[in-house]
Order: sequence, then C-alpha cells, then structure tokens
Amino acid sequence: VTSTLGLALLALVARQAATGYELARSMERPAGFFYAARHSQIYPELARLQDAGLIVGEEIAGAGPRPTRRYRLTDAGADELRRWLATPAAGGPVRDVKTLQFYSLWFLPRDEAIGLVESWRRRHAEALTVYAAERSGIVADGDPTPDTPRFGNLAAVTGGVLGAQADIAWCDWVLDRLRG
Amino acid sequence: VTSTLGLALLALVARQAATGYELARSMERPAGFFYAARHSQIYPELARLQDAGLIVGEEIAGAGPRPTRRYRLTDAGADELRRWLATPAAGGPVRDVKTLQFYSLWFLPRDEAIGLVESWRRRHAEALTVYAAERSGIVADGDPTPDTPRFGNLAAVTGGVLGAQADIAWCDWVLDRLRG
DNA sequence: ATCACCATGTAAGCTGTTACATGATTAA
DNA sequence: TTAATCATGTAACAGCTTACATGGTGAT
Repeated sequence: VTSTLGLALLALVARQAATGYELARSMERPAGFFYAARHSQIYPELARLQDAGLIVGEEIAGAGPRPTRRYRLTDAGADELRRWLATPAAGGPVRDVKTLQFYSLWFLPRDEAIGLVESWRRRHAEALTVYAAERSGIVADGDPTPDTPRFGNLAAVTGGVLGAQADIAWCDWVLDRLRG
Repeated sequence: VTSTLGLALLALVARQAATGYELARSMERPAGFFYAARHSQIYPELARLQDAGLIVGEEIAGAGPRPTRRYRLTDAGADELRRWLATPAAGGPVRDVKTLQFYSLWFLPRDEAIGLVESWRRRHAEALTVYAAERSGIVADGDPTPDTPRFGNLAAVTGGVLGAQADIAWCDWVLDRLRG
C-alpha cells in the first residue's frame, strides 16, 4: 500500500532519524543520485507515513515559525521496509532520454552526431570521477561489513562507477562507428 | 516547447509514418525498452503535435468506429527534432528503485539480501539474452551505416547489452561481498 | 543589514496510469 | 462464436514540479 517514495523515506529514516528538511537534503545530494524528491512531496508523505504508524515524529527545538520534528522508524515501519526489500521491486516506467537520442543519431549530420555523443561522454566521465572519489572515501574508512549502512553506500556507489564505465564504453563504441 | 514524449513521437515518426496505434505498439515492444508510453497519452499528444504543425495526419481506410490516421513528419517537425538532438538533453528526475534497494541491503538478514540480489541478477541476465539476440539479428542483416535508422537500432541495443553486462557485474560484485 | 541556511507548509498545474467506451476485421 | 488485433478516444486519479508563503538563526 505504501508508495515508492514512502519506502525511499523509510529506507533513509532506517539509517538515521531525520527531519523533513534533512530528508529533502538527502534527496538532493547523496541519495538524490538514485532517488530524487522535493520537499513539497516529502512533507505530505511523512504525514501519511506517520498516520500509517510506520514512523513517529518527535518535536524538537528548531528555527522557524512551525514546529520542527525529527522522525524515526517504528517496528511496523521496519517490517514494511523489510517486506519490500525481500521481493525485488517491479521496475517502474522506462523513460531513457539518452537512449532515445542515440536511437535517433542517424537523423543528424555526422559532425553533430559526434558532438552529441561526445557531450554525453563528457557528462558520464564527470559522473565517474564523482562516484570514484566518493567510493575511495568510503573504502578509506575501512571495508564495511554487510550489516552496516556503509555497506549500502558502498554498494550504491559501486553501481554508479560500473554504470558510468559502461556508459563511457557505449559512447566510445558509438564514436568509433561514427568516425570509422 | 515540445514535451519529451512529443520528441519521442517525432523520433519514431521520422523513421516511418505511423498511426497512433502503431506508435503505441512501438512504445510497448521495441522502443518501449527505453521509452514507454500508453495510447491514452499518445493520442492527445499527436493532436498537439499536429496543431503545432510538426506532423500531419492523413486519413486512411481502417477498422473501427473512428477515422484512422497515419502521421508523417513535416519540415518543421524535422527541424524541431534536429534542434533537440543537437544539444544533449537535461537528464530528468532519477528514481532508481534497484539502487535504492541495494542501498538498503544492510537492513536485511544475509540470506534474504543474497536472494534479492540474485533475483535482480536473473532479471538482468534475461534482459541481456533478449538484447544480445536482437543485436545479432541486426548485425546479421549487414553492418548499418550511421545515416540509416538501423544504425540507431544497433546503437540502442548495444547500449542495452553493455548496460545489462554492467548490471550483472554489479550484482556479482555485491554477491561476492555478501557471501564473503 | 544582507545573505545563506534551517525548517515547514500549501496550491496550481503538468505528466502519466488505470479504467471505461466503441466497433470493425480476421483467425481458430 | 469467441477471441485477438486494429483503431481511437475520454475520465478519474495519482505522482511530481514549480511557485508561493512564513519566519527564525548565524555568519559576513
């Protein structure tokens, strides 16, 4: 019954009790690399999760006109998250703009096609340096064991590295053909 | 001004004039692997594209209570598509359920974590056989030159193969860690 | 004083999904 | 005759984005 956004929030709160603001930050920078959401979507969803008894918010001292709340996972929330993780999620709708553009490369003059692929390559190369740096940061703190959140971080960022490498290899393959 | 769905439809119509029904089919099976949409979204968008002068529909004989129309690209539509392809599209929102689950692997007992990753691995292996089969089918018809739609097909499916291989390698890396 | 950041909320609008609706043709 | 396929459309709803709204704290 819980939405994917709800489960994403449970996954974050499971790691660390957090305010809506902190969760919104996470869904921009670290977790946002693979699951993004805005605060306007997060706050109502947190209210729903609390109504469903999956999280509880405790009021804390904070800045601003409205009360600040820090949420933590309940036992029911932990069950819900584990149930979702136990079965592989059905992949949602696919809307891959990059593949759509590569699918249409034949429609461009040769030089512009090369320019398009090169700029995608640049983007992936940048992403790779970001992921690789993040990854060596994690590894430098010691190899995480599979029952700690840091293992999830390492797994996610490793996927980012492997994916970016594959994307770059793809661009190189296409460039070879276009120049060849 | 045109939506991404609109550009996806232009990209398909650029290859081959098509009815809304045929476009909806494409967005299930071949093109649907990287850009999916339903007929309920496609028909109104086709009307909008025609209003904007990017495609024109010609009534043809066909089954059904309403007139059947086959759409083809106009010169303005070709310009619009080329303009979009010339600059690399801004990546839309990221909502990667698989990475979210891997990020949360630490939260599961070891055996269930292994089960989850194995089932993702199975899914990617299936995808790989589909892409690989599709790819050898294209290559068997002769190497396409970069100015033919078949080159786009080959580029897209090559990306599918490389991506699936990277996904499998990722799963294997995680499984290695989980099994110790 | 001005700016960035902390912190939470609502409203309008666009995008996308599911479901409802209609009817002809062709193959089992 | 029953089902699949061709072919098009609308309506209700869910999900997400952009923009509006408020106000406190701490640094420059």
